[in-house]
Amino acid sequence: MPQRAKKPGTAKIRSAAFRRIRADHSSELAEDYVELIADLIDEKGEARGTEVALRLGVANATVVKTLKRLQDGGLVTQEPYRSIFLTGDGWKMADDGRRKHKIVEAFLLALGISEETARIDSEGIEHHVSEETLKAMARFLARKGS
Amino acid sequence: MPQRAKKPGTAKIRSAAFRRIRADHSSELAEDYVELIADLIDEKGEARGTEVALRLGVANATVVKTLKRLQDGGLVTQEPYRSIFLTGDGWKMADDGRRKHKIVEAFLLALGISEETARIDSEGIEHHVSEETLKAMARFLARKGS
DNA sequence: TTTCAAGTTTAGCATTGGCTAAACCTATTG
DNA sequence: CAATAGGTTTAGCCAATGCTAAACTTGAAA
Repeated sequence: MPQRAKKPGTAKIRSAAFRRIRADHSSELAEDYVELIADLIDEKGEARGTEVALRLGVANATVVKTLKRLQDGGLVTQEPYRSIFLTGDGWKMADDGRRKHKIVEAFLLALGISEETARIDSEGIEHHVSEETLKAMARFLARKGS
Repeated sequence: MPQRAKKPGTAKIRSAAFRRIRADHSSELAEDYVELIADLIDEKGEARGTEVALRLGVANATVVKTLKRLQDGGLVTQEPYRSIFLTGDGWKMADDGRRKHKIVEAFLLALGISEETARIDSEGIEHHVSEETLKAMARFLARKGS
């Protein structure tokens, strides 16, 4: 028999973290899409698939397929050959994402990181910060700003 | 002819960030595996597939399949029914990941975040921080610690 | 109003990363 | 040394996310 010396709680707790990361990943793409669509609507009045594809750096067909999933998920609406709209839920997700993004990016800048890097890193980090961490970042910014 | 008024630089730069995130994602899983395998070897002398599956919270079969890819990628070696070993490249990746992890987690703790959250968030964030950001975090820690 | 370029969708494929169930080794124990 | 439990692998499935090439719309210019 193998000597089962292993602390039993640890593995389960660790795996929970990994589970959350895997869950994050599925929503991450959705968040990127709706955030970008929201930005496009604000910037140019409408969001076209081609522009989304261009900015995300993926093929047009990929955007079409993904938008179909987002539509099934109730985040966007779209008629064939027409531009893309966000639902209420879509706007909620987009605004929440943009809020997180702003905090993380501002925080990184306050840490002394270059604009270029702050932009890139915040794009990756924003999907993995809990509310607690966001609050701590906001606190740091407030303290620094005053 | 369509009037191509759109600022041409912006989209390309943005898409580069998203491209990097997608690239990060493929290596992210690999990093999680090799880090965990390194930890297991250090802790218990060997890394078994079952233990990896348990800690990552995935099925055994998933681990087998992923290890096959990692083996093809030259990160691990394994004989059937035997335990898992890291190659030189595997150790390099594992050590680098553990180094990043430690910095990020310590940084979050220094920010005043709870241990629980720091552990979870650092797991997600570690794969998305550039060297520049890591350096800034280390600087912050040094300043705080002194 | 016809035509045609640009934008959009469809079709079909590949890879990754998950799962369950079944088959298969290995090593301990009786 | 045979039985068997537990660890490991195989087989086969699914969904997500990417691609290219081909077909189809739309709208604006001729």
